[in-house]
Amino acid sequence: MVDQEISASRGIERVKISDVAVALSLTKSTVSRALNGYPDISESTRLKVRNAARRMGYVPLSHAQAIKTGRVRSLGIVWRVDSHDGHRAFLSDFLDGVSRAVSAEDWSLTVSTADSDVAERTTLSRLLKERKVDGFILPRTLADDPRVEWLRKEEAPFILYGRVASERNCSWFDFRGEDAMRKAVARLAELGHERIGFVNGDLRFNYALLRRDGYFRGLADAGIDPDPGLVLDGAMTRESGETATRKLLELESPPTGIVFAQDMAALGAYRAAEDSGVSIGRELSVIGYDGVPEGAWASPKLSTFAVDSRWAGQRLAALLIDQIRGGNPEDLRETGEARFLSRGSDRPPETSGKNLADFTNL
Amino acid sequence: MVDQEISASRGIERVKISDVAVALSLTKSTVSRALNGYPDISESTRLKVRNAARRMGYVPLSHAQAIKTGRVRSLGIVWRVDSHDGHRAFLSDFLDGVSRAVSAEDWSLTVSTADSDVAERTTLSRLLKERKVDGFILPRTLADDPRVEWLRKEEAPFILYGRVASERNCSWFDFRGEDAMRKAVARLAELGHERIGFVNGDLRFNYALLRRDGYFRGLADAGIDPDPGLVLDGAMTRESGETATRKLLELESPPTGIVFAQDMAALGAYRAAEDSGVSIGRELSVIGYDGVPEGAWASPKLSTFAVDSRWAGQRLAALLIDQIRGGNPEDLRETGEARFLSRGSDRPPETSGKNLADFTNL
DNA sequence: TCGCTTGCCGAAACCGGTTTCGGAAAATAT
DNA sequence: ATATTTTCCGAAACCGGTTTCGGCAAGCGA
Repeated sequence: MVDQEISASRGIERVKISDVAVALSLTKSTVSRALNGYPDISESTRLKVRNAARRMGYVPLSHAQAIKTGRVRSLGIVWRVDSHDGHRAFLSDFLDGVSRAVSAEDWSLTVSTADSDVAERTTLSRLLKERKVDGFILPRTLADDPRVEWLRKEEAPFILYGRVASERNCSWFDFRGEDAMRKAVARLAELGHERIGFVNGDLRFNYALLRRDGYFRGLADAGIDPDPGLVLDGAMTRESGETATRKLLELESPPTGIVFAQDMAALGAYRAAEDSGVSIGRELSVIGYDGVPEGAWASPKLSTFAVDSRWAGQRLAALLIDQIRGGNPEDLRETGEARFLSRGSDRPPETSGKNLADFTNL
Repeated sequence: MVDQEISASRGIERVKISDVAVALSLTKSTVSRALNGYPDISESTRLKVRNAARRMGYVPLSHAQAIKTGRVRSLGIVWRVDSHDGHRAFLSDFLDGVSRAVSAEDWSLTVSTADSDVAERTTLSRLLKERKVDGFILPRTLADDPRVEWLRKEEAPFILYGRVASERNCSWFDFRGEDAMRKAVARLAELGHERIGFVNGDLRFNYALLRRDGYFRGLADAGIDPDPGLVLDGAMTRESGETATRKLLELESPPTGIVFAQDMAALGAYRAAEDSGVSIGRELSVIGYDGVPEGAWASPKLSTFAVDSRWAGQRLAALLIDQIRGGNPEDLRETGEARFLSRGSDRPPETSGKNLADFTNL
């Protein structure tokens, strides 16, 4: 049979379920049940109905279904635009992932933006009350995220991109950033670094807490005593990464390697290093996290743990749909691994140098 | 009166229109007409109804309305992810703009991605048949765009981000890139440049044709004879911008200034220049177009014509909603101006130099 | 042969709104 | 005072599906 031509025939009268029913001398209730896989329809008529529907180009109106089922087959995302540029680069991939998973189930995706907490709350509320969506994907998870409690109260399904402390009754997908940080430290330690700094993101975000833990665990693994002076936070942009790096380089005994919780901050280190006459790779090793495309255009290229945002979006959508269909949230949790891209910015420390001399002087 | 608490009360029984009607001893038809501004409702009851609805927290289900009105109050965008990274940076701002305009009218935005022409067509068709959206915003307009004819056939409202040759019966928003290119050439000419190159994008896109016209018009304005050897196209990424620049620099008499139709390509020029030992700004002037954030991190900073993607999204959504409400498409066309950011990459040409010597030798 | 499942489908209610139509009451014209 | 229009609202149909319920016919066991 020839494939049905892609056509939506709108102004030209739309084919409705009753048209299919009449064409087959059946009732629309039978057609509906046949199409939706009810068990009280014989296999033969089910086949007839399916074929006729396809041949006639029948596609149910999602909102007409929704009126009875209560489901619009749509997921919602409220994207925060007030923050740093850091995650903007991922938006395209992330949405692509969500869109793929959603389309595979014949669902759709509703996107909105917000530039503040109240705006986000208002938008979530509106989408929910108008019933434009059946559930939400929540990016940018906070350590203690008020959205969780609120949506729970509203009995609205949701899934986190990230994890939360209060683990009760919610699902998530996340990359194990703590593992990456741990490995980053291990990597630098193996290369011979002993003073390893850490520039973290904003501690209100849960990932920052996790990554910090990973950093300290990495130090412990390598048998290095942690130095609180080598740990900074709140750097999620080039600018803040630059100033953080500058501070570390101005220490009496500066680090020879720095692990960054975010690539954008790590890229800021390049300018700080340049200004201080320190060369990245030779005199200062840097490892980032995220895998932003700009990292490949820095020189030397930024070694980093790359995150697959497309995959994240895909899993989040799939898990959320499962949940909306009745799955138990606590069974719908997944994590992924960030992939290390070894490029030019991490190398063994220079042994002959000012630092060593300084140490002897003490 | 205290503001209504933001709450969507779902599991807890939702307030429906009949609840409001009963509470006021009216019928739901009266409530509906009062809320929707029908003229056959007295001002006093209209007020009573409006207040009661707000007090009780009544919000109509969009899909329940849609079943009779045929409108879901939603716009659709299919975002292409198969192409260059160039426009990814704008996605966040662009969606923000659309989202703002859409939310202002209590509409919503449905986003999907596609990685090929057929995937895009399939998605458009599905969204239309299921009636998930009332109309489409079409980014990435081609000079001869098949989507236009198809959507016209389907009688689906749409608006272009960009313009098309066949102007019949369609609306758009676009930035006047041709004006920017013209000004860019004028700018370089004023600075004293006489050999001005042009690196264009893919000529299948309509903006590339327009910008090329702008370039030539700029040359004509300045009284410079166009040299076909100085014009290249198909460069929309750093890599392709780099190779294009290399080609121009390898000419017998290379240009002293290059206008790029896209920032990403212009940024590629930086590496080509570095490799050739040419310094951007001093020996080679560069002007871009788009205003990508990376331009501010190049050294010298890239002079460019910045586009306000948020504004574009905002206008596109507003114009499309107007059209869906019955506005004449041909009245719904707007253009905007790209804003010139004068930074370090465009300067007067070096007068004393190898080029001049070469010329004397001929 | 009769009663009892089982398989399969039709009839009709239902979802939550919108819109048409008609009529009572009030206002205005005659 | 009566006829005629306006004003305003109720009743009911309607949108396009889904889901419940009931019943006919075939199959089965006794």
